[in-house]
Amino acid sequence: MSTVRVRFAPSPTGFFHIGSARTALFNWLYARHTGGTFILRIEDTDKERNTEEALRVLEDGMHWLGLDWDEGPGVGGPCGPYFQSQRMDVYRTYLQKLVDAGRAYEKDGAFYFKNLGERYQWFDPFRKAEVEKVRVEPTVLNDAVLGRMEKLTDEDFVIFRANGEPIFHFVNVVDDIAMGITHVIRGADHKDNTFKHIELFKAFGAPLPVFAHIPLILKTSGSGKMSKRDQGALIEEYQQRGYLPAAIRNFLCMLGWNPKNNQEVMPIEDIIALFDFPGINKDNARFDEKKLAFFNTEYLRRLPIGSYAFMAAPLLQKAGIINEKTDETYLQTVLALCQEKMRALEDLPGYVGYFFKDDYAEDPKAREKVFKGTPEPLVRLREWRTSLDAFSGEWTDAALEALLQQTAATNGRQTAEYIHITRLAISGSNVGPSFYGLLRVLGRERVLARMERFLAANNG
RNA sequence: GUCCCUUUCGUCUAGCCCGGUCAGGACACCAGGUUUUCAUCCUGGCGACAGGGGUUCGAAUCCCCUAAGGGACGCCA
Repeated sequence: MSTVRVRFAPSPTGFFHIGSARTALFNWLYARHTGGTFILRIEDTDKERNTEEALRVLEDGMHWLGLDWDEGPGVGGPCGPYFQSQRMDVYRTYLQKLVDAGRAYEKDGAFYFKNLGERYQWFDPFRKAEVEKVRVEPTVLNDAVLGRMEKLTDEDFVIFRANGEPIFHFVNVVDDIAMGITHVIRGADHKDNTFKHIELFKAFGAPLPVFAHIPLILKTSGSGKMSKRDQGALIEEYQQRGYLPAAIRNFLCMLGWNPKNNQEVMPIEDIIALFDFPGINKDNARFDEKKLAFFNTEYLRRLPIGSYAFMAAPLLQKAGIINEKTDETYLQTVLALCQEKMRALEDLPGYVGYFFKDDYAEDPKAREKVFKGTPEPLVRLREWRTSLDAFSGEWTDAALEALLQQTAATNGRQTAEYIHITRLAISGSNVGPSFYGLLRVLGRERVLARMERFLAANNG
């Protein structure tokens, strides 16, 4: 058993940002790679934006992505509670330690962390305020990803508000100490905070964890990092659109980390085996929904039909195409026929409607392509209908194909001359799954009825 | 404005630490081929070392400067 202890410490905000998800993922990967412990800690010290619903969104997203935690809400653990809102006594104890050590002081009702050194006043033109600076030696951060960095931590900062609530910097470090966190893996947007945190660790006399700052995910276009308002920024969105969690997880792994073996689509077990800090990039990565779509398609194609149907059903139900009464076996038969054609589950409702209802719409462009301005295709449709009507064999792909070939030969035509008009007649479209599969799944009765209806409607 | 970080095809990236490769892969895009349609699949193409100085026989790789990009500067997290 490894001694590695990592944590994902989100603040419940009501949504699960893709950047947060990746931070959780990298922590989880490192824990699984090292055989360590992955802890979920809820940083809910800001009472204003903290609700049950927000927590649920987070936990849902984590479960959905398969990121199981070893300690935290729901599973407990030796270092609980795992909600910061329930750890006030811990924070007060640690604050007292700092006060006793002369490293914290009270001012205007709030508590400040005290840097050691000669003090002087300085006017900050950006904040437009006079601030007190301290002459200090630079704080050194040896980052597992970015390497060695130095920065001055030359201003005291608030660790407890005047209203008695502790501040992020303080609780974050206190909990990392109290929970025995060995590796802090978080977004590079925290990089500058880390210098403050290091001073806190030192003031507590606690050993420093290994810090690893992972690159941020940038907007597809424009400037800045992904924000919650960007298309594709929220995990909830992918859940609703029928994306496969394993695909998103795989995609996210490759954003800022690389196995260096020219492989991208790879099982999570392989990623776990290879994942480590040297493979993490320093530069931020731009979000590319097309590449995500590619990963999703890859995973979708490999999905067993049962799982495929399980993922597809909610989308089809929501679109009003199926309901609770829809036959499960028929649904699976339809999906089995269409799976290889589909790039995304969200395209399914627009693709399979005619399998479930007779009053589907006809695509005018398809009609134009098939008829090309002459009624002649109706003649062929009638020929084929006559063959089908007289056909008493087994209604299978192979038998139907043989029958069509025979019909074509008898009439001196190519099979393609029948296929397009028939597809239009029985599905209203010129695109779709395998023609013989289409006939098979729809069934003899429906195929003939739709052909009849089409001929009648077109005076054929 | 100040501080910290980064910089290879449009995008994700390999190569950089230990200088010598036609600078490799993937997505996207384009063109052919296979296929009843579509999707797949196959083949090919397009396409990058931010710029400038050094060091060196030789620099994507080492050093310096510039530029651009990102982040941070809350009694938010």
